[in-house]
Amino acid sequence: MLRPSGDLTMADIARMAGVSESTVSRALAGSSRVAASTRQRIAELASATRYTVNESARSLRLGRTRTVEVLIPIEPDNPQSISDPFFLDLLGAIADALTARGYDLLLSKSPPWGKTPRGNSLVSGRADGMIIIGQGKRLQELRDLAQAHAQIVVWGAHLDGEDYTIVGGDNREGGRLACAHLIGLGRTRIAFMGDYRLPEIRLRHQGYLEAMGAAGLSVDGALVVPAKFDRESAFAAAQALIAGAPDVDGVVASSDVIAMGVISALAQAGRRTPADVGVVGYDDIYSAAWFNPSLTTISQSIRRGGDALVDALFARMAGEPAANVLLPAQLIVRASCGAQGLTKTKRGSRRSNP
Amino acid sequence: MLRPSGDLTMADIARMAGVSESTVSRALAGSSRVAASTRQRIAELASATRYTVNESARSLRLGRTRTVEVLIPIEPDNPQSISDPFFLDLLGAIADALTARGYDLLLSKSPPWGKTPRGNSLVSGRADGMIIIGQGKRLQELRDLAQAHAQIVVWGAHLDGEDYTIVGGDNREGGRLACAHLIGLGRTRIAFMGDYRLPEIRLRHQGYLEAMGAAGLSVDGALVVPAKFDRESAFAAAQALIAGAPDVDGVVASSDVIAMGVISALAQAGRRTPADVGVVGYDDIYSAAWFNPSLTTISQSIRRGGDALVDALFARMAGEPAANVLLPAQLIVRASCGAQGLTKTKRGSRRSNP
DNA sequence: CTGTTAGCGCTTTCAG
DNA sequence: CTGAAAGCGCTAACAG
Repeated sequence: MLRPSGDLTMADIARMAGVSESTVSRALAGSSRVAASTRQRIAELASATRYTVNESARSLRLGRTRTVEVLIPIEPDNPQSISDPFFLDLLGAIADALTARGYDLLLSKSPPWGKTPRGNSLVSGRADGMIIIGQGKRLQELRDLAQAHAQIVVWGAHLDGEDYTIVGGDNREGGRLACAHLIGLGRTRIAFMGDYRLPEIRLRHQGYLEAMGAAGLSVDGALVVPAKFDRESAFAAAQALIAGAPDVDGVVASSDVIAMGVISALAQAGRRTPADVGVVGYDDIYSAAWFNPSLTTISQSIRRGGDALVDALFARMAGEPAANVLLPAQLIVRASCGAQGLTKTKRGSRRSNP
Repeated sequence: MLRPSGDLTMADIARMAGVSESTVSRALAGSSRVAASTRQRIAELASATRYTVNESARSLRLGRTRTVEVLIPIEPDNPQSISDPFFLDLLGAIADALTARGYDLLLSKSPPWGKTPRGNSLVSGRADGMIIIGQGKRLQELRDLAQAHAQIVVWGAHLDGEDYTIVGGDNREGGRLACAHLIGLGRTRIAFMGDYRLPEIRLRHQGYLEAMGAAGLSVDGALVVPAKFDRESAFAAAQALIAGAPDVDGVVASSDVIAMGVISALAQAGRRTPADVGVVGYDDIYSAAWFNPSLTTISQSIRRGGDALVDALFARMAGEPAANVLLPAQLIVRASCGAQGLTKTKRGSRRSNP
């Protein structure tokens, strides 16, 4: 490991300044219990020698690391990688929020359950708190972890009675909005595509059913198709959908990537979007506005999500309670449902609220 | 900070097992110098009590952190955020490579120069090495940092005589390939768009000039337009280009995002892509294949880039020399230059070599 | 094969 | 206002 600039330690600075280590420590911490002149002298010395406090020693002594772990658990059977655009946008927002608080971000992909050789960072004292992106399918493991450690906040679905704070979009309302939009445009045979083993998707599915019910439209099994998050399985699932429900005229896709796969499959089957089938996506990822046709989708206000996650985590780390946060779902109308005719959204309108 | 499960320390485990701390330490490290039966017993005890070694103490003692910092420096005047698709893809590749080696990833956005309150992780002993994404415009600061610390690897342009190992795409060849492709399709008034204050872009620009020269085509000032990395400035820059060089029939854009902005601006000015103007992008980001028209672009084999960065860093951390790595640039032909007529690339062909 | 001992670099009582 | 001393939890000589 590189030591602070040329193996310089606090004892060295103390010797050079002709004071004790304690005084250096206090001076560098900005304590008013040290003479202003001494403080000044030490500050200059530290800066001139490029000395920096060794954070490992500091963490050991203080029992705090000033580090937060962000965990993006990837299940082995889930092809969704860390490169999924939505996750990455959220990660960027979290990074900004943590930086603003002077905390470091430890990025991790391996879930703390299962055989982790070194244990997870929270348990092994490498981080003061943990943000987990997505509950995944291992709800029980997550529950156990949260029971053992209070400093956990999760991005995901708003389940009841969990021990961790949940921040997430209003998935039920999002699903409802997407479906209602299609219904409002006169579609009646509307399909839902997504992996409803995931809590968030299950809620979107419920919203979809709610909208269908409210409009008096019936839903049969052929209209609800499981689909994983990558483009290829979405494409395959869409082909199954077309075979099972040839009269489909609308699709509520549970992610933008799925929506893109669906539109491709429809095109290959000779169905035009939006003329023959309207499609709504979810997430409003970067490419949604660029896709052809541009995607009507549900936006999750990622920036606010990052802030809310970090706020809640710091509350919990301070021993305070932190309520769940439900971020509003917003419908972004573009071309893929036909509501705009062939008009494109205005250039650059990637997010509704940048 | 959460202590290893219920404030359990190695001394506790030692007491429970009826051995000394050293034995526990050795047993947990898998040392063969401890009886297999003892080792077994301690392992079970640790697992039952959910004990994990405290990493802060371990790092302090060992002088190593098993952590690598990945720095994505964002200059204040550069709107390119951490959410830039290319950076994020590369980050994902690096995360995988580090995980495979059992290292943690500390993500950071603030450059170590300038007033960083806590110093950077390398100097403050929070990381054993550092991967910096992009040289940015602060070459001298980077040079100083690399002179002080050997454990630095940079993704970027292959400059000569730097103290750090450089891994990056063959930018010159990429620029040349892009331009030669357009020339091969009969274009003669080919523009270059990008911020050539950045070393990587400067090399792409050189490749562009090389191809133009080899074909005996002249380049005048109106054809070379500075453009930042966001869509809006690319759009504005493209408008300037059209005004200054109305006869332009090809564009080498220094990123896919810029290419998208250019195509939008061209469309607004009544120029069709690829019919009137052929456009080549750079990076092969996620949306490149989805854009309409799909982007012909230069792929940088990001996965190999992540591996090469991590390999080189570990070599340097071991005190060994690590040569620069030049990754081949590959032309991905899609629709935006007219080489395919209106044929789309095969679905799902996001990367040339996944 | 196992235990004793020292110390990584820092912060913080407790004295002065 | 400053210093001396203790100790955070761990690992690695050095003995036995």
